[in-house]
Amino acid sequence: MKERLRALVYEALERCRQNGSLTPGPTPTFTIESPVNPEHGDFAVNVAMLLARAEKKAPRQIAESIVAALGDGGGLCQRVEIAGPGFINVFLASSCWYGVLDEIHRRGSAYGPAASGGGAKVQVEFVSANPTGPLHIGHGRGAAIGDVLCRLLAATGWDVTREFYYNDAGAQIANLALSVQARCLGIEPGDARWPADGYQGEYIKDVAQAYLAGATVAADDRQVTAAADPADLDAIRCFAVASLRHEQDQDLRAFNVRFDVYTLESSLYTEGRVEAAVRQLVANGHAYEEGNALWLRTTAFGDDKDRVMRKSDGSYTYFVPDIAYHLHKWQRGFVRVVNEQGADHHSTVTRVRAGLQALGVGIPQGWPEYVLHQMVTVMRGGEEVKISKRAGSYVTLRDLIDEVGQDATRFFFIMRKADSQLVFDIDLAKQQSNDNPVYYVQYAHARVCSINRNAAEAGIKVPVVGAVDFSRLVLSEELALAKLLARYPETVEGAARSLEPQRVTTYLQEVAAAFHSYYNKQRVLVDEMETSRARLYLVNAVRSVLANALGLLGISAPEQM
RNA sequence: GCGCCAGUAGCUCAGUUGGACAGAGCAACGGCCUUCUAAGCCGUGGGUCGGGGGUUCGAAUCCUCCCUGGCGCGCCA
Repeated sequence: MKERLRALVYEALERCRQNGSLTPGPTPTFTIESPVNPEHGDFAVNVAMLLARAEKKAPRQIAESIVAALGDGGGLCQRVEIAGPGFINVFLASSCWYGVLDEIHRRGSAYGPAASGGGAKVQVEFVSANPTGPLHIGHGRGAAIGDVLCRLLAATGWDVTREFYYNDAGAQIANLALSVQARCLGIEPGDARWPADGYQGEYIKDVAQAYLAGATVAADDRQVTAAADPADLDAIRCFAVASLRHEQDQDLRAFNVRFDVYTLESSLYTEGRVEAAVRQLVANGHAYEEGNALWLRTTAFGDDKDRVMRKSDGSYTYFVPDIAYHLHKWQRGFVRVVNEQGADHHSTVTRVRAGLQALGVGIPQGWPEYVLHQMVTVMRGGEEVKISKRAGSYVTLRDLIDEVGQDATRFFFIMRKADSQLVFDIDLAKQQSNDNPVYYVQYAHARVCSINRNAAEAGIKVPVVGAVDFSRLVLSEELALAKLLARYPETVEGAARSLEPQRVTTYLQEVAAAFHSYYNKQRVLVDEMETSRARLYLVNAVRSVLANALGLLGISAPEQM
């Protein structure tokens, strides 16, 4: 609808230039928006104000020329007004809006955004937690945001690869192995022989027991059987990593999040990618030796200080495999890469991009893209729950899903933009009250289903496309609902383009509110058959959009509650 | 000290590539169930959009300087 109008405005501008009411020149990129105030029409075009400077004329004067050239837009526009500083307000015939209902019914679950991605390859890397413990609430936020980003990109026509990257070899993993070994030997935290900075959580004890019992665990794409030998630190490490990855997989499955590819940091070494990247950086003249270490001149690419690549002990710092990993992503053909991670890692953004620029292989400057989510503060019993991973005291994602439910947990995590800090009040979320906006939205869906059941009982079917008399829909609330439903595709497109899932939850709440209000004001099933059928058609379009949007977020759309 | 992110109603937060009088939920107060689910609806009160400058026809939105909070500033990841 909006795009049709845009084309009409372009044609009008062209006619203005031909008849001399506008001087020849480039057309600025103008906006067409849906005003909040219905008095401002269905669409507001700001092109006249943008042209004012170049034309050296008053915006309203320019608007008059454009409106004259626009005419009635081939029957699309019922009325066109010039208002305020020079807005062109377009009022469409209500029949245009009710046509949206036909489109929704015709396309069903396919009603939504256009496939603007054109099938191009995009990779979304998210969660990427190290296998040293269960996923906590912060990972949950990353999982929810990352998963929905994938869904949004897929819905807009991108070929999405979901990827999980984890460190299976560094110092933290060595620490993990030592902790499990200590538990195998019956050593407890506090004991003199307990490893410094060991992981103290109860789950370490479970891993140790399984290891001693010779258990087999499956994680990602491999299986590991425990050697059961407390002296074999290497075997313990392999088993512990697999066990914790297995646990994380279970948590993610419970959250309805899946991945296509798992990449291990160790593979970057065994495949020679780290060495190759370093060689390239040295060859390009961006590295230098100092203090027995190898440095990368990241300051040449916007960093505030140079960074060590190879430590004096010969091992690499963490961001070197990161660069090698991203080079590999580039080589795998991803035109876009989106990394979703916690904002506490934001300093890696500059480093990774600097390293990729230094490689000189033609990677664009803003590649990869980052979505960084701010911290999650957990409240329980009115107090902040302090997170200490080593001590094992934190709220796990699994606890949260068990207590709050998958749907509400998801909705809470994506309801707010990633940039904002999030206070997750567990007590509040646990009360399955209407404080949980997800119920509000789901209830709207269930209510339509309930109407459908009553209609079926009365022998009224939901009408098929073309069999509805739209003139029965005379209420302003009905027209408003149709207009709101028409905005669904562009809402999803905007959310995908800006990588902002919260736009969809905001929209869902708007649709649910409009529906609940309508429901309370007006009965759908009335004595008048044709009116009942028209309203049934309308509310089922609402149901369809609610179901599509909830599905896009990975949230269920229950038929009754 | 430097960098990144935030600061919008009592609380938690939206605010669509700058757009027309700033919105929602919760909390407070007052109404609505013999009719499709009251997990709902209607109404009232409540805001110098942290503060000062600037750009613009127009700023919560962009620039700049302050203030406050979070995070990061390692040869940890």
